Amino acid sequence: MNTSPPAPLPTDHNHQRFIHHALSRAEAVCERKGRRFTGLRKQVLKLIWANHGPVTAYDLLKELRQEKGNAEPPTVYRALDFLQHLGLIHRIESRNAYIGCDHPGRDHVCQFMICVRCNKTVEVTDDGNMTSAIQTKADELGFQVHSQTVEIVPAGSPGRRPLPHPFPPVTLRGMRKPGAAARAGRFSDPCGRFSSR
Amino acid sequence: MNTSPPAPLPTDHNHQRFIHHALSRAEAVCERKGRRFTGLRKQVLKLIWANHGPVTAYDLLKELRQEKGNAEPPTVYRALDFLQHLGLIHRIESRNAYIGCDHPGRDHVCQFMICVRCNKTVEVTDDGNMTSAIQTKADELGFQVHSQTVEIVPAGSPGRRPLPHPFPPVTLRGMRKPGAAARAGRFSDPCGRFSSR
DNA sequence: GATTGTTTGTAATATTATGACAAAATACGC
DNA sequence: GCGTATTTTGTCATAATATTACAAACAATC
Repeated sequence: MNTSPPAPLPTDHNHQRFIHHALSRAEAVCERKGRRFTGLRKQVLKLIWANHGPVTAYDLLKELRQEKGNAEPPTVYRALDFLQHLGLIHRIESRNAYIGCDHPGRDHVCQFMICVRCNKTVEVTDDGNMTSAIQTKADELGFQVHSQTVEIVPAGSPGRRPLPHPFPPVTLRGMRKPGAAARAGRFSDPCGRFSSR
Repeated sequence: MNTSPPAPLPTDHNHQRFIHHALSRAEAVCERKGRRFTGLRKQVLKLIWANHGPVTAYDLLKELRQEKGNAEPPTVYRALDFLQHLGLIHRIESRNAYIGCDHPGRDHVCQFMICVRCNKTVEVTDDGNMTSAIQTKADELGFQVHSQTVEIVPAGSPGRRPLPHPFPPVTLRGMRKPGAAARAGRFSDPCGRFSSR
């Protein structure tokens, strides 16, 4: 999920600040919930934020090994579980990858837009429409919603695995639709804007 | 994902009819798209429908081996890819499992309600609200939506992996919220209604 | 019926995730 | 502080899921 070179240095100048911020928020959440924010957990969360996009457990494992020499899968998975249960990270199901949560603390539905070209993923801040539509639907069916996940992939998606010949080739153009916001210049190209990866 | 015993016989009496129907629809879709609905592909689709709920690739592999002696993972995965690309099945990301599509043919967003207790999964027929809410959101962001997936898990979900002690234990009660429809008796318990698993 | 493209078979391997149990660290009551 | 219980981490083994690569079989087309 991340690039091969050791650690793609943040092009973003105040990325460090972001990481730091995420860590203190995490600390507060743990405090409030009476859970321990141990060195390991902090380290893993930091690694997650240090990557610009979603990282896989084994990416983290590799990085953890670089930092502390030893580490086995359960170590990573346990930390991930912990962080996920506290709402500090999300798992992107369709990518088997993990990403820091933009606004942990309060319960929330998570919704992602995932770029097929560069894998960059943004957590969408919902204005309530998506959430409530889903909630309404669940209500109708007599379900109490515990967790929702919405993963949206822009056009041109090859799906999980591109099929060879006769299926239409992945079209890289057409990824962005010039919607109102885009036309107004409020959003730049998803790929462009999230750097090369 | 399915039960260990060879093949949980459908409690549903006209299940055979369902399967048959799914197969002819598939045939038609292939016809229309100019793809070959080969014996293998048909066999895999049949196996998917023969199971009452989502099945994993390796469940299918086992069953395929029982039927034809030989089979290796790529065989199954290729068939799954094919069927998925044609919209005949869906992959339930959060479960690594596959399920027949209730209404293939036309492009559609897929949305699932997944019971944590029995894993039974229903594809929700959207009335348009969910879909359009998501679409609107994507428009705002300048994305053209190619595929959406919404996976909703009723309350009491342990998440992917229950954490041991200090996290609140999975509560099996409270899975259903007595919403309007449920109160009106229009829906029975998700677990009860979908048989034992 | 030769050529071409597509599908399937098969072995090897990669990736993602879990189980089980011992050792270490921490919290807690005294 | 000291002993005990609880929680967290380390470690080894293995399970579950998915892909690559290449050869053989098959089907479509000329």
